[in-house]
Amino acid sequence: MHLAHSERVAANLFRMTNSTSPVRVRYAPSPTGIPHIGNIRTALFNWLLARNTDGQFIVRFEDTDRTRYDERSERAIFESLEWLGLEWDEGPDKGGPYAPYIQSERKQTYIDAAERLVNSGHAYYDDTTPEQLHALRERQRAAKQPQRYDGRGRHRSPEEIEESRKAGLPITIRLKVPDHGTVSFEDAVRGKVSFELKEIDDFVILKSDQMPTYHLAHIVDDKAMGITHVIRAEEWISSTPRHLLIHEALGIEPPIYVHASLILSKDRSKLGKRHGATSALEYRDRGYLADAVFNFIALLGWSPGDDTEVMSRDEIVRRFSIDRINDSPAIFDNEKLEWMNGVYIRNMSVDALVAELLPFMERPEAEGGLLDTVSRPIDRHYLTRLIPLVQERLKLLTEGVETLDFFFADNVNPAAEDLPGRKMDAEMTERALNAALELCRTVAPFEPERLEAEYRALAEKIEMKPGQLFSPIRVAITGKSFAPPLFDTMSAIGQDRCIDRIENAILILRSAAVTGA
RNA sequence: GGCCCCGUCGUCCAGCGGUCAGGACACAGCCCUUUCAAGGCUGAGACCGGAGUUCGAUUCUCCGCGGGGCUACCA
Repeated sequence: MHLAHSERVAANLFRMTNSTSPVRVRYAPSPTGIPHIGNIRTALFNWLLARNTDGQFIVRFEDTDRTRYDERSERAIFESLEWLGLEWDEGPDKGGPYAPYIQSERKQTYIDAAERLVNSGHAYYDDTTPEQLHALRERQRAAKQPQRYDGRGRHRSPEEIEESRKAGLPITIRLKVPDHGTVSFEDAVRGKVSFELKEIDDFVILKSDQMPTYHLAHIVDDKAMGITHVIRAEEWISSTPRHLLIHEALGIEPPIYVHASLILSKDRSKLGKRHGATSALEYRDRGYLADAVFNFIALLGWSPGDDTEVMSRDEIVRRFSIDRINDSPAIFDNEKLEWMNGVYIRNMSVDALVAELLPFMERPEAEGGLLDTVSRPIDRHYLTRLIPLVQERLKLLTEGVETLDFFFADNVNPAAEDLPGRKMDAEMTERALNAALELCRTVAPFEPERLEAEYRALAEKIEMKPGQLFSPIRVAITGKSFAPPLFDTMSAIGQDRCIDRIENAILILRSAAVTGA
């Protein structure tokens, strides 16, 4: 109680110094597909502003286009947000004071608003058919004219509309847009943006299926839900004048507009399916940590103002501000994300890393997990012992499998040509392995320090460089030419299995000598 | 085509009239080292072009050029 109070005081103080009052922002995806990283960054920016100002973050489904509706995407939207820890205060699943948060369930509100606009003379019914619209555009294109609706519906009488309605023609409602003048607004990241009204035609606000267009619907909802800031991607700039016009016609104040730049793909085109992983969920499945992705995409189009890059969620929330959002597009650089993921992995506690790694390792072999012959569940204590050996070597969680598989496998089958170290022939390699095997049988205790001391002495005794002796042993025991530190590895694998693997390697080497020569 | 947005190393970001133009990823070299990493040091690498404004432009203005977005009864 006492603590909570002082926290609140601190928050208020911060708000004062930051001169920002609580905002209400929303993430309003349309359930037409899996949210990609750009969508998610928009959600993140909204969430960050809400948390920074102690405001509310709302999720709302914009499903007014029922032809493109995709049921699975609703689940994916929630999952993406949950994975990144962008919890919402109000939304389709949890309700809230302005429920419902699904546009298709608010249909009547939009019809009312549109009809109000007709009655106030700001909008009108239009019975132009899609075919007529198409013909109009064709004509305009042929004449090299801009392709715009010509406002013919403005002149239709109520009787004519009624007739068309009875005849079953599709009726829409269009906004009456003045044919001259300018609209402008103050974008929070770009400053003043202006448009000529003559460039804008009378656009549809209510479709013939009685569903609103995005333009009408989001404005009605944002107003009803008390949204203060609209943070969205740059692609919306050109329709913002339409939104301003609707606000004006409705007699309401527009929100503060914040247009963040697009995230581009490696080839400078819009992020899309063919550019590898693009959905947040795919990053999760590819072994990226939510914290790392969170940190990384926050930095795509925003920066704290200095050179700080690796930041905790709290720090990002604390330092976030709209005026540090970038106005130029960013290219998504996977290499840097990978690096950052590695940083996060290295900074994790062993237990946390074990928890993250387990699901990846326990997946079926066919899906990238350990060999199916390794029994599940995986021995958590054993894995915990191994983590310190590989933690600083991992960049992705998925790499845990290939990095640790030989610890779990019954045996290992290196290729004969991989066994010799640098400047070693088969004979020398076999000599090294024989000596190694003999020593392996007697070392006690089978601990890293002891092993290292004994094997270094052995190298000297058989007149090889330590690296020359160690290389074949490493390959014999791990099946790979690069692996965690050898003696820690041997100790973890255990004396018996080490003996088996070295014996096996010697056999492999001999049989290769026979068949090879 | 029209309208709008954007333009600093390959990439992300800092710079907000005077800086040896800074940091990070990636890259190269060296050090460390039993391999691979991690870490340390060093290096290479950018203000799209042209006019203005100014004592002085990466920074302000304009014009080009380049990139992107929009141009639906999709969002």
